[in-house]
Amino acid sequence: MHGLSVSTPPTDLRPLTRSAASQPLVHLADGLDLPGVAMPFLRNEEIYGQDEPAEFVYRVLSGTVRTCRQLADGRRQVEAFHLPGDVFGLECGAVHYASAEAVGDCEVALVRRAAVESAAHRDGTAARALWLLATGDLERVRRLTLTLARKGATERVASFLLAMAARSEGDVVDLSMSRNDLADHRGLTIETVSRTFTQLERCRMIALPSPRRVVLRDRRALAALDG
Amino acid sequence: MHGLSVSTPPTDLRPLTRSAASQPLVHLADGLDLPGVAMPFLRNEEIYGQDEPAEFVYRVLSGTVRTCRQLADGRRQVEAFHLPGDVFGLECGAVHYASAEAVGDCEVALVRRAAVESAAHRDGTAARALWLLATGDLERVRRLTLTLARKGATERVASFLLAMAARSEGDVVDLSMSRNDLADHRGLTIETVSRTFTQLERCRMIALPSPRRVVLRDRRALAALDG
DNA sequence: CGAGCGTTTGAACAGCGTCAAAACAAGTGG
DNA sequence: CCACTTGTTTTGACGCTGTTCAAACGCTCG
Repeated sequence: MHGLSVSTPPTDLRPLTRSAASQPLVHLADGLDLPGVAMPFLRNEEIYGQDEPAEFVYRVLSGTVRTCRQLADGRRQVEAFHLPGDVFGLECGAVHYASAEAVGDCEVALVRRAAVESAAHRDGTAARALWLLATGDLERVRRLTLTLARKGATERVASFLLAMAARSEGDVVDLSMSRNDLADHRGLTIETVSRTFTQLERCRMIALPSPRRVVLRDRRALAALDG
Repeated sequence: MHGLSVSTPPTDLRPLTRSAASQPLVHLADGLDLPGVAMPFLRNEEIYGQDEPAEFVYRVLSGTVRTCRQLADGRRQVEAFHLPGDVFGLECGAVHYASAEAVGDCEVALVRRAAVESAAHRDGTAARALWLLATGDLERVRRLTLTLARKGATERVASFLLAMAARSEGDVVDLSMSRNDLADHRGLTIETVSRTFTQLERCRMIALPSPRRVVLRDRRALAALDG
């Protein structure tokens, strides 16, 4: 699952191109373009559910998608946020490990997983692309475990902001997700996230023109907080 | 597989390149057996270092191996413990994400990564096996993030004990790792881990014949603590 | 204007970390 | 066999960080 755990894949927003079979081609990875369809989703709409059969692979065309895992008692962990260009929902097993939901209104491309797997079986290069997708996700999740295991609230928020900034232009970051989503991603409560924001603002490391808009004023100091 | 003699120093790997034909086969996954060599490591000896070129793939023959990632300030995160039969150190990128060290004296099989990759390129089944290895790691790390993000100390220790028990016979678990390793794996301190053990013992959920030997007396209660 | 939602802020609390010391085990040398 | 060392584990007292609970604030949209 391409995502925003820490490091960031290059955002490649090439438009859907027409294939012979009338379905547009979806770019899943370098050397792996397969026919699929685009689908719109509304804010908070579920794209697929945890433990549901994994029939499709997805690519974000616009908006933001979150993938979450839920515990029986309601505690929730947001695995990752997926921005335009990111591929998510690719499983090797039968079912989806997490659910996927639209953070805001968004558009997503669907590709049949069977098509992906048969392409990988035929073509060694496609197979390697698949492996690369998996290990990319792996590294991002690993970095997340390090953050969750060993870092304090300030470091957790700072590293998130830096990761988001790496996918934006300039120093202004528009957060598409709520404090709640952010807290569930960083293993904190919304109150702690909010307090950390205001604290970073008082330290002149960021500015907050509005709750969802963050300006990075001192990248160096933020990076020092990060590991 | 255990046949290779005593004194091949860790850094001298020339026998590998010389006589591939005479090397024993190492089982990396179903349908993926490749020639490699066995090597012994002493307690706490480094098998490979973080950010070092990833030239080999490894399989535990005996003992336990830990893979760790270290922050600049010394904070350490133990990604995983690898028990006999486990494959570790397989990377897609150029370097190792984490370092690997012997928890106790152990023996490990080494396979050239180039051999693995070329097998995967030729053979779709081998390629899928590689993908499966990566997604298996991915799922394990994902479960770890959930634990670290949302669970308390008791739950963290309980789920670890259950995971270890799943790889042992019966209800007795012999921990090969120190409290320190355990703490760095679960995102806790050694004091908290120790206190949690004695607390679980007082609740009659476990017995502690010795610090490293744990008897699970109430799996149900332990599982209830887990998510 | 008021309703509803998301965000911020405050005060009291709890859990885990920190520091310090004691208990324990295993190995070494006299 | 004992005294001594070294490393690991356990236990205790205390403080900090983040959570919980509660209330106020500030949007946006009827």
